[in-house]
Amino acid sequence: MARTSQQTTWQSVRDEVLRRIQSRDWKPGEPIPHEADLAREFGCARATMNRALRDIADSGLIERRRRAGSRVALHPVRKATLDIPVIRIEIEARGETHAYRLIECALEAPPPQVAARLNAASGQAMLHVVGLHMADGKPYAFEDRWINPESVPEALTADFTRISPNEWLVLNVPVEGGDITFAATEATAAEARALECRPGAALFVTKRTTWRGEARLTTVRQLFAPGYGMKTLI
Amino acid sequence: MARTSQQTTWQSVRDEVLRRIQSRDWKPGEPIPHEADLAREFGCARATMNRALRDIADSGLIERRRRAGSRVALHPVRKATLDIPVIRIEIEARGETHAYRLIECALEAPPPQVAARLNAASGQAMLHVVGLHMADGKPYAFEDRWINPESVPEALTADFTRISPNEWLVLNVPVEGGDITFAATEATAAEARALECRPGAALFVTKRTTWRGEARLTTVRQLFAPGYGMKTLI
DNA sequence: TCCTCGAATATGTATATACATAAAAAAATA
DNA sequence: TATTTTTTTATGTATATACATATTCGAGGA
Repeated sequence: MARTSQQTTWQSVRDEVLRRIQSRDWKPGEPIPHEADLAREFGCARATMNRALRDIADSGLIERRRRAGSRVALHPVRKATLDIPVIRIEIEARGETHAYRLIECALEAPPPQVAARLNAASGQAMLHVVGLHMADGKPYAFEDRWINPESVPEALTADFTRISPNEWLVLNVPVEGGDITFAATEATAAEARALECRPGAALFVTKRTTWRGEARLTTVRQLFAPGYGMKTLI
Repeated sequence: MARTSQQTTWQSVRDEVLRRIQSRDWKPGEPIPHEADLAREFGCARATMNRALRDIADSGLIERRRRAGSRVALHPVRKATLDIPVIRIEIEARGETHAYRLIECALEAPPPQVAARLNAASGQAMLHVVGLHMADGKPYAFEDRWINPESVPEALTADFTRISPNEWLVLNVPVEGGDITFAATEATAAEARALECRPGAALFVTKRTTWRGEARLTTVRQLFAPGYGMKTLI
């Protein structure tokens, strides 16, 4: 029976559970009461309690297992969700103007590392697209991309002088999954020239490979100009 | 009425919706049918449909608004969830041995930048803890931390030679939220000495500040040895 | 003692129903 | 026409109920 006046929301229940964990009423590693008991205590339906606990479990603070119950995580792995936007959107969101300058676009044999990431024989030719993202005319990110023409044949006819491959792919190629690595690297001479920084400067770099099913679609390495930081909340 | 034989699970419904988005049956920017209609089509309850669509919305592929309905996101912001484990756990998960070497632990006035991050007057003394995480005896991460003694008075009596501040804080101080920044930086002479790398080497760096309510608890800068990469799936 | 197997149980999920709420659209008003 | 108010509607959520399923636990057998 839903009462108009005072509903128990799953958020309020979640917050109270979080409070008990934070205040160490329920200590790390210890089990917490069962859904059903908690539901009774909070005066809500078990479904509501379930929603609250599931949300907390998603955040990594409790661990739940069937039949075994729920317990406060011993090593609460902090989970940060970071948004990986299309670079143009990222730049325009800061009120700056985006431009993409194509540096190279050719069909060629990739280095072994790249071939491996694309699950291809090392002799097989791939579409190599190199370019520079600019924000308000200043170098923003250097992008070195390899596209697998077996998985994305349309890419061979795309005009990357008009649209960045980044964006073309988002619009034209459905992606199922991928992996990303964040790291730091020193600018090579060519990279330094493009990004207008000193050779050897420390650059933030992201490497991404995306796939659909078994097919490797593309792998890209983006080098950001010095000063770039990726920010997120936990 | 629950049928034993063939239940419609929210996962199966979600997968079919995902398929329609990937196959461009439903195009970016376009609205998709209403929950109720879809539920009828898939032969499931609206609650089930809701669960499926909510899950997709969480992943950033569709946008939902009350009364306005759901539409395929125009710029699907890829969301990557990255786990930020305690360093010791991270190292031990790779089968290596973790050790922490305390380099400095003193109460002193922080630089203005740090004071600002901790919402404190720049003259106010903070606990400064500097140390090095080692994996199998090799330098892994250099950690420069400031702890606000007003928010975390117990830290003044903690023995950071026996336990890393990282871990001590996880065990003893409930955290509500925080922000993280990932970037690249060049090793200073002192940092290079600690990490046994060349001065000026490009290092991956994370900066974190955590809080509870209004209280700023701690801010930390972790420099990882060359070669470190943070990996995640999307 | 060790193993197998069935009972018990906490979480996971599907469903019908009812109401809440934001926001768009329509109607009423100035 | 411009502005305010009301209505409409799609999503958001609470609830009771029923069943599904992974594990644990204990009993019984080898």
